[in-house]
Amino acid sequence: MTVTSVHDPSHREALWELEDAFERGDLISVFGRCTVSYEGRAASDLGAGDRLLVLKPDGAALVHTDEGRQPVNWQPPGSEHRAAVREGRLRVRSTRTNPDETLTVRFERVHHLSAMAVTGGRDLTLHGSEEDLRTRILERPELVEPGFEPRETERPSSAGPMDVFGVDADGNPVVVELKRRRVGPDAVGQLARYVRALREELGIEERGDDESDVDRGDDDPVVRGMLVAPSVTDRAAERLAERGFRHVALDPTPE
Amino acid sequence: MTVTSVHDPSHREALWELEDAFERGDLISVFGRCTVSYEGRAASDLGAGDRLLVLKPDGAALVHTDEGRQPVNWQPPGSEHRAAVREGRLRVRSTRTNPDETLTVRFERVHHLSAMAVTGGRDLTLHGSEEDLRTRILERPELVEPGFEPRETERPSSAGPMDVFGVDADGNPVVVELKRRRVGPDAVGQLARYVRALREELGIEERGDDESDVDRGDDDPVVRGMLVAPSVTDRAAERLAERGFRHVALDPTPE
DNA sequence: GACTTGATTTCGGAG
DNA sequence: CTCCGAAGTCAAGTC
Repeated sequence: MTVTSVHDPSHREALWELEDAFERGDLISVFGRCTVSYEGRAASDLGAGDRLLVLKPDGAALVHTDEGRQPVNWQPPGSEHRAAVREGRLRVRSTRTNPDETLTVRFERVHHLSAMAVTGGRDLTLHGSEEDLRTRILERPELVEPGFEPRETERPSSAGPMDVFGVDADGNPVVVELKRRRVGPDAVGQLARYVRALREELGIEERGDDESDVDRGDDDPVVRGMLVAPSVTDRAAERLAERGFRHVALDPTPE
Repeated sequence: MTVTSVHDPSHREALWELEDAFERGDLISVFGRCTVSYEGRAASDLGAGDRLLVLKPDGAALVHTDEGRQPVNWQPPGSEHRAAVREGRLRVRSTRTNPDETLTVRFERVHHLSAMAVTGGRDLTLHGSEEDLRTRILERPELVEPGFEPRETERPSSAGPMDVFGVDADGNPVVVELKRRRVGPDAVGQLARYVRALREELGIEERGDDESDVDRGDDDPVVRGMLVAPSVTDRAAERLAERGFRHVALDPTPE
């Protein structure tokens, strides 16, 4: 049998089942009325209520209420689960170090406990990430701009690795920042850092697309910044304009 | 009875229990062997394996494996759950709009299903947030700097609201950016935007703490930037130095 | 280990 | 609704 479950167990019974499940490395689900306290990077307390406690064999612990995608309290993987009966309640405690953190769940009543041995099938294939966007423009650089030629991905710089580095039709260096979804002002700042770093590295000047070439020789290269994303917020557009950067509307996957 | 549970149900039985639980607004836990597919902001597929499906009455759906704090697949709150038996499998589907997203879980076998009516106790009290850090420096401004005087929190600017605005002992305007934990370069960029916005607003010059006052009258105000955080990364420290900003080491809660 | 950045981030608040 | 920034963010890759 791969699944065990107990309905309305005594604390003592629940404790036995928990310890067996810990031993077997089961994925555990506990329904019950409990209080929750956490102390570590921050500290929190949660009064009595009905909740779902999920305990994973990798040390993760999740306390879920009836609302929200996020657990109301949790402990990250790598923690150690222990259970005991204290002061008439079933106490489940998950602790980890670095940083030191403790999550304590005290059940005044356990409504239901079930545990399952879990095997295989953890490999998720995801499409539509920033990685996919990069693949797309590397395969079809003209989507960024006619004549654009990618030269390097994850090109190192003093400001960190830039998503895509390349040159435009005139041979000017181009820094491309990729975002899989609509972007705010922070992405422009990030792009600006890369452009600035590259400009300093090459010892040449930054230039906006709209800047005149009057005072500049045709063979004088400039560093351009391009933000490739489905769309940008108004404030991001402002900051793009300030810097003279260009936005290219592109989705990670077409349609 | 607030909890129902069925062990090794037929798909038909599981379907009845699910529909009843949806009706009651229960918090639901399903153990079983399933495949999962998602399509919406991105797209993903997950092969057969034993997993835990959590369904919440607010529309949230979570698929958990035996590893990780994050669900391997999910649907945010606001979705609608539906169940059916199709092609010999129990199909649970959660859909939402704006954006259009669908999560489909197909069980070839349901090991266990339990559901609980959840009541009350959703108010979490958390300590050690950025809010707490702000409270702390408002109560004891000298922790930021002797003579520092907070004037406004969430002060609006063209770059958005700044955490704390005040003046130093010399009457210079000070922009304070708060972070509850160790910060990277992005926080310095954020602070720089606020300082720049305020400088433009006031029509005066920015100045670093280390800059000489030789060429400047004593009554000439400058806008200073302060980053209050437990610590900063090396690259963040560099960017602070470039801008002439100061770092103040401070935790959201002492000890 | 620390550091940096992406994420189907989620979440809350303000406009 | 959109926009913006925090989060006990988490998680992955690099150094």
